[in-house]
Amino acid sequence: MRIATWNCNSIRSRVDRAVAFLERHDVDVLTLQETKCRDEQFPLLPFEAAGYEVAHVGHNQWNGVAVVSRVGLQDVQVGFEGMPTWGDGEAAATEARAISAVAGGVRVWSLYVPNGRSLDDPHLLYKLDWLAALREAGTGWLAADPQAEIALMGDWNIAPTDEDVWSVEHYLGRTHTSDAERAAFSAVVDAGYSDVVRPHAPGPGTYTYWDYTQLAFPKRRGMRIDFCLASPALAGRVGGAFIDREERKGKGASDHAPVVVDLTDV
DNA sequence: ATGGTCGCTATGCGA
Repeated sequence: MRIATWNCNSIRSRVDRAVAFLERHDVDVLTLQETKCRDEQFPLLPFEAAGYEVAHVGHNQWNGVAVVSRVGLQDVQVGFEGMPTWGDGEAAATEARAISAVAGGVRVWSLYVPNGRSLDDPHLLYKLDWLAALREAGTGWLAADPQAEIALMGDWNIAPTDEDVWSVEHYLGRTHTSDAERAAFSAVVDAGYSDVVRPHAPGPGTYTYWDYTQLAFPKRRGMRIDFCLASPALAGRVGGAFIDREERKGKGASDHAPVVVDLTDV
C-alpha cells in the first residue's frame, strides 16, 4: 500500500494536479492540507471518478484537511481529543486542522499544524499547545493498543534539525526552527511516532516546501516541514519513501511537494 | 529547466 501527504494550498485550484499525482504514483491513500474550502465546496467528483472516497473538514477559506482513499475510509474522526481552539472568549473556534480515517487497516491522520506566525505572536503558543495536545492524544492511542498502525501525516510547520532548512541564519528569530517548536516536535517522536521518510530521503538539501517568493525553488532554498510520523507497528512496514519534487515544478504548483510512503503488505 | 508570490465570496490577510 502506498500512502502520501500533500499541502495542496487550495484543492479547488489544484484538483487536476491532485488526481494526476494519485494516478502518476499509483497512490492508495492521500492526506491533504490547506484545502481552503468548506465541505460543500470540495471538488469530490474528480476524485470519485478516479476511484477514491474523500473525508474532508473545512469551515471557511482557511485551513481544511482531508483523507482521500481507494482502500476504504472507515471511522472518520474530525479533530482529536483535547485539540485546542483558536481565539478568545466567544470567538474561540475549533479550526479544521485534523481529520482521520482507517484506510486499508491503517489509522491515517491528516494534520495541519498551526503556523505560529512569529515568535512573539499568540499563534506560536497555540501551535505549541496544539502539538502538546497531539502528543498527549497520540500517547493515549498507543497506550490503548501498542500494536496500532497509525500514520501522523501532514504539514507540521517545523524544521526539526538545522539540516532541514536551506539557511540556519535565515530562520534565526523566526518560527519553524525555534527550540520550543523543535522540542514540541521531538515530544511527538518520543511518544513513539518516528519519521519514516528521512531514512529513504537523506539530506542535506532535501526539502518539502519552498516559498513562492524570491525564486526560492529554483535557488533550492527550501525547508523540510511535511512529515509522516509512524507508530512502531506501522514503521515496521515501511519499505520506502520519497518526496515528489517534480510536483513543485511548473505553473500552478503548490508551494509544498507531496511526501510518499510505501508499506509492505501484511 | 524549475524562474523575481499565491489564494481566498479577498481588495488585506494568512502562508
